[in-house]
Amino acid sequence: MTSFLIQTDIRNHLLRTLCAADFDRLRGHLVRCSFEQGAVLESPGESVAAVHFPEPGMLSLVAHAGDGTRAEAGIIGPEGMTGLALLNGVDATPHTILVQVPCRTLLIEAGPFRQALDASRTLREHLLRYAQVFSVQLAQGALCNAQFTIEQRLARWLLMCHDRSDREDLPLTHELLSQLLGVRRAGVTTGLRVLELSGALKTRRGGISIRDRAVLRTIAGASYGVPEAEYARILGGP
Amino acid sequence: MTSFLIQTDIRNHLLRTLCAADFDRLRGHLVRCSFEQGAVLESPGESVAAVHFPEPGMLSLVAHAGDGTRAEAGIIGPEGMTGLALLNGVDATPHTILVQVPCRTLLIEAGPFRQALDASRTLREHLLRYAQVFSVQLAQGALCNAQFTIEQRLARWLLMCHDRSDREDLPLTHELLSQLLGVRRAGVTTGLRVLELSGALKTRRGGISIRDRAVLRTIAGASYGVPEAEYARILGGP
DNA sequence: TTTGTTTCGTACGCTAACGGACTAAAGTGT
DNA sequence: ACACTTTAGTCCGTTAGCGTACGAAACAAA
Repeated sequence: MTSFLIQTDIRNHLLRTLCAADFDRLRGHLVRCSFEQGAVLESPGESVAAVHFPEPGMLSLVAHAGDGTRAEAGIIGPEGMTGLALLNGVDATPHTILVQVPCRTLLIEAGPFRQALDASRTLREHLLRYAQVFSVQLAQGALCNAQFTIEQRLARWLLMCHDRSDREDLPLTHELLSQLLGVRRAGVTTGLRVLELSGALKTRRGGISIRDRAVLRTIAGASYGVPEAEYARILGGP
Repeated sequence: MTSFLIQTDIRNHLLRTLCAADFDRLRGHLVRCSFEQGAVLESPGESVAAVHFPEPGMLSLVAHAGDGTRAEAGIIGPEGMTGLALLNGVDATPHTILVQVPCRTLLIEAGPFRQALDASRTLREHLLRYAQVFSVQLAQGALCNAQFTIEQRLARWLLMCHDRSDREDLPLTHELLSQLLGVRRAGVTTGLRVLELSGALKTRRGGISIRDRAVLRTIAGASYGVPEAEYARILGGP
């Protein structure tokens, strides 16, 4: 199955901003995939079979606590990649990565990925810079969970999700959001009602449409923005 | 100022488990430092001047939110190092790193550190494995802040602190703990009273002595253990 | 000893969020 | 059209944790 990927057509920012030589190194191994909501890309303890570079859409990194307790710790979209463990020379993680907003990805299997990393220092450096930004996102998420209200965290989450999806209508149930934020389903319902009354969004059954990012940012307050600024600083872009 | 560091005398686990060749690469640049509680090793936006490998004691990585909001996101001790941003090819972070339990560290300046990284693939791989474990710790912290009570989070924090210090008596005020956990000072006081009544620890003015780790682990429940297990799996050692 | 400062215990009223549950829609399948 | 399932809105009593504040220790300095 030969693919004729053209770098500038790719909608993943990490891949698009690779230098041509590094992209050529990966090109032959990249396979386009498509995932529905709920698809699982990595599971705790299972070795990471492949790395995904998402195009518009959104993935969650979910942390688990030994008992069933779980919550989202990080968000990945077209600005990033999965499989950072491989980049760090580790074969598995205690996390789950799952698809929240359906998306296509460009997949490369672990073997060729490692080979490409070995072969190119600039590739390593490029991807490690993203790993750094992602760790800032994780730290910021810890801060938000400790200090911000459900409403603020909802606003933050929706902004981050909207940043990564190209749809206006995000297919998200209250139940799903409650699991990600680690709060009650009813808490999401009432939180969303406030956001809707403020004009930030419209809710449908099973879906949310962002209407006014400015209002969302006001509500999110300082919970939003730090990792985004760091991404812009380190990995550039518009 | 010549130093005669002997690898097996060093009480930082990352340095002690380096292969001899990599240690030799660093040896000439390592400088022993000593820090009091409250010392600041990194500040937001300032470029990271040096990397520290702590010996027994404890450092906090503190995340900031643009308004003054702040909370601890990660803990670093003799199992790890500061300056992971440098490892990832980035010169500064939006975080603060500060000393919570006085400790000595082995410092290496950014320049020589980068040179050593360039020169040795095994050194890079060794330190990157720690970066991976640290990101697991960040994710787990986010989960805990979302889902566990002050009491459980206190127990978790004290266990992690005790893991890294060799003292029985930790010099910690309630005020300090409240800032790190992002809760009220009075909340820490009442939480600690419960832990003390359960026999897990003794409190003094300005200090806490761990007395029964088993009790602490029971109280901490599933909030403690995931990053620790991952560290053991990836970086070995008892 | 006296004075001032830090740290800690505690208390009161309040709010955010919880657990649980029930109902009402909106959609699905037959 | 029908029953069935999923999703969402709402309500009630309860709890964890908040903001604030005041007083009592423990300690430090004069």
